[in-house]
Order: sequence, then C-alpha cells, then structure tokens
Amino acid sequence: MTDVDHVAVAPSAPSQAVSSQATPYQTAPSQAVETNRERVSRRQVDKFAERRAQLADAALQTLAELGYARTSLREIAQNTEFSHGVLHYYFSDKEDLITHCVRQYEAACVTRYDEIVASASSAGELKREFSAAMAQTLRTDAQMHRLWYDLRNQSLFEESFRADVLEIDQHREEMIWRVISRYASFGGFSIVLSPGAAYAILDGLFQQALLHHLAGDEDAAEVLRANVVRVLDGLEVRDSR
Amino acid sequence: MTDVDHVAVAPSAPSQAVSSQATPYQTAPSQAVETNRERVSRRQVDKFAERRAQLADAALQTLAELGYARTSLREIAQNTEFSHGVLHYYFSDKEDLITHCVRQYEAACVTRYDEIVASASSAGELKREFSAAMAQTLRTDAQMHRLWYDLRNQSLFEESFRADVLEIDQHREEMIWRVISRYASFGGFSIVLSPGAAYAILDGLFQQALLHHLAGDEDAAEVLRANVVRVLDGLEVRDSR
DNA sequence: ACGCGGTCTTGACAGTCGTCAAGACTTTCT
DNA sequence: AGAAAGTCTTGACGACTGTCAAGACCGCGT
Repeated sequence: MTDVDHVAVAPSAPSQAVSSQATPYQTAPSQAVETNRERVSRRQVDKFAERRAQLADAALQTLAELGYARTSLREIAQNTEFSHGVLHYYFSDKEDLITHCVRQYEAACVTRYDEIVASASSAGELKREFSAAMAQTLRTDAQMHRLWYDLRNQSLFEESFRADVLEIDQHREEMIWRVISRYASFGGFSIVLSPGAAYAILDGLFQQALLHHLAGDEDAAEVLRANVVRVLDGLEVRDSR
Repeated sequence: MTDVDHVAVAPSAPSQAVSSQATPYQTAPSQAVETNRERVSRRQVDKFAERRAQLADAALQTLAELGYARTSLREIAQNTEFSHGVLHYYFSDKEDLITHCVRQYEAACVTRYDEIVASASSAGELKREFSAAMAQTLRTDAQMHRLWYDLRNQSLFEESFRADVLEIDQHREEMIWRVISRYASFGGFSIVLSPGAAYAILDGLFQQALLHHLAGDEDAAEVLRANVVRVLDGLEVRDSR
C-alpha cells in the first residue's frame, strides 16, 4: 500500500521534515486534541533530524578526506556504524545528502571570527588576533577548508549546489566584513574596498596558503599571517593620507 | 612477443617519448650511420606527439565542460574522431592523460598578459589594459579558468598532480609579477607586497568574479575590472606617502 | 503479550568506469 | 608486391557506482 512512500521517500511522520525543509512541528496544529500523539511525532522527528545530522557529519568527514570526486555513498557509510542502505532512508538521493552537508557545514564555519571581533578592544589587537586566527584555522582545519573550496568549485560545473554555495559565500563575505569594518572603526578610517573585494582578497590569500600548507610548506601559515597583516595595514594607510 | 609492450605502453620508437617525457630525438645518437632510419623515427615521434597533443586538447575541452569529477575517458573520446581505445594507445592511463593535459594547459595560459606589459608605455595605460584584459578573459575563457581551479583543487586531495599544479601556479605568479613590477617601475615606486601575495590577491578577485559570472551575474567582469584597478591604485598610494 | 510503525540490513539491479587483449586497418620500408 | 611496424577499433573483463525492494529487527503503545 504505502510501501513506496515509506521506503523511497521517507517514513510517514518525518517525511514532512525531509520535503518541506522547515521543522514541521513549528506549524502548530490544533493543540488541544491529540497532544499525546503529537508529542510522540515530535520526538520521532527530532530523532530523525538528529540521525540525519549525524550521517551528514560522517559524509562531511569523508568528503574532507577524499574530495567530492572520490566520495561514494558506501565510503560515507563506512565512516559510520550503519550500512550503506541507511543513507537512502534519510536522504532521497546523493544530491540531497550533499546539499544537506553543505548547509550543515555553513553553521560551523560562518561565525569563526565573531568572538574575536567582540573581544578585541583596539585596531592593533584585532589585527593581531584576526591574522593569527586565520593562520591557526589553516593549520587546524585544513581538511575542512579544502572541502569547502572543492564544493564551491563543483558549483562552477553543477547548478544544483550553486544557490547554497553562493549563500554561504555571501555569509563568509559578511563575516569578513564584520572584521574589516570593526577594524576600520577602531582605527578611525573608512574602507575603500567593497565588502566583496575585501573578502575575495583575503580568501585568495587563504587559498594560496592552503595549497602550500597541504603541499608540505611549514611556513605557509606564518606567511599567511604576515600577508593578512600587510593587507590590513594597506587599508589603514590608504585612507589616512 | 613484444605484444605487451606494443599495446599497453606505447609503440616501439615513440615509447621513449612517453616514458622519458623528453623529446627522444634530442639525445643525438651516432649521426653518421642509419640517418635514414633516424629520420623516419623522428617523423614517427613527431606524429605521435602531435596526436597526443590533439587528444589532450580534446580532453581539456571535455574537462572544461564537465569538470574533473564527471569526465570519463569515453566522454573524452566522443569529443574526438576516434574511439575510446585509442586513449590507451597514446597514454598509459588516465592519470598520465590528465597530467599531460595540465602541462599542455600551462603553455596556453602563462603568457596571457605579456604582450600588454610589452606594449604599454605608462602606468595608467598598463593599469587600464591589464584590468580590461582580466575582465575580458573572464568573459571569453570562463570554462578554461574553472577547469584550472578545478585541477588546482584536485591537487589538494590527490598528490599526483600537485607538483605540476605548483609549477603552473608559480608561473602564473611570475606572470602577475611581471605586470606588477612593470607597473611599479612606470609609476616610480616600489611594492610592499611579495609576488606571492600580489598573485593571491588578484587570483582571489578573479576566482570570485568567475563564480559570479558563471552564476549569471552580468556585472561580474566589470566589477572585477574596477576591483583590479582599485588594488593597483592601492599599491601606488602605499609607497608614495 | 501482541502488533505496528519506525529503523536498519541485505542483496540485488542496471549502468558506468578504467583497462586491456585481439585483431583489423593503414602506412612505410625493402 | 610482400613484409613489417604503426595505428586504431571492437568488445570484453572486473570493479565500482547510485538506487531500491524485500525483509529482518526493535521499541513503543495498546
């Protein structure tokens, strides 16, 4: 009877969570009746979303290890306590899984420097801590960063990721701009560069450092730090003439 | 007898060209004897190298269309008048083919701005023409550029391309530096940025513009041009204080 | 205690991949 | 012209891929 819906798309209650993308229990139904069944379904939906997130995490780890081109669903499942079939229980297909991965990645990456912005109390301190944080995340999270660049590059060929990639890129740009504009307000000058240009410049420096770092260049992080400082210095000088 | 060598690796005379990577007829043998056979072998080697280049061209075109992850040998052969088997006659395996592609790509890309450097007669002219040329190649050669970024990214995961990628990246950096240093000497100032940093910054701007251009943003090229001008202006101001 | 719905495993499917052997065709040399 | 070497096609192979159906398992509510 409902076997097709059951297996192919998703189980009955959580299926709404899959298709509508919004947490289904926010659309409050008649609350007086059936509160019990409602609570149950909510618990199920939570559990469903939780496992989805867990599987997407494993997928992210696999993607960061092997890269997009060499990552298969069976390989992802092997970084998991489950078998490969479970992926099609929680995701409609591979594209759905990777899209979910991309969105899940965003949450962990887009607020990276915000606490530095919040805690710094001078232009010099912000400059020092921001450049050091970039060098640090290069050393610590190189795999995740190369995954991001890999996925962003895929979006140059495959339309399906493009919207999500552009959205994440926009958020990264805003994150950088929060740093830059705070830096400018500390220093008492304004910025000639647009937010987009500032982001592109710092991203270019980071990407180059990532390449050299992964190629075994141990100075890459330090060079990156120095270059970031120099770029920030350049912004400062530019407006104070 | 020599069937294995014959088919799997390469034909007898040109096989040296495949394995030794250097043009075999540069290692001049005894020239007095057998000049005839020598001339023949040379012609064969030329023809062999020519077809290799032709096939690598088709592979480059396919890679630029589909991206590394989705390019198969059969797909490459379909952009060709030959069948898929011929690729294993001219290349030992897929890695060999793509490595050859990468090296062949380099030749066509690394001298892009040199004539501008040669012909410009002032800092302003160089700045105008260089930024316009970057915008122009973004519009015209977007497919090839996204291929380059794709391959460079693959080298973050796969060691085999890394050396070639780093070499090409180095040449691109030098190409940019020829522009920048010429620009500085026209303007009568020196540059604070290292060649690597200057390249990374411009490359970051270009890559961002490429993403937006391929996403349908028609202003991307013009924005790139303006940003490049602004960066060059920044260099100029920096040292003249 | 029973049954049902959600969860997960197993095994298979059709398709594609890189690779390679066998042989047909073409060019070149003697 | 015949022989030999080079070139290319054909078809197959084993491995791997995404997908999915069938059913086993398990915990919960009744």
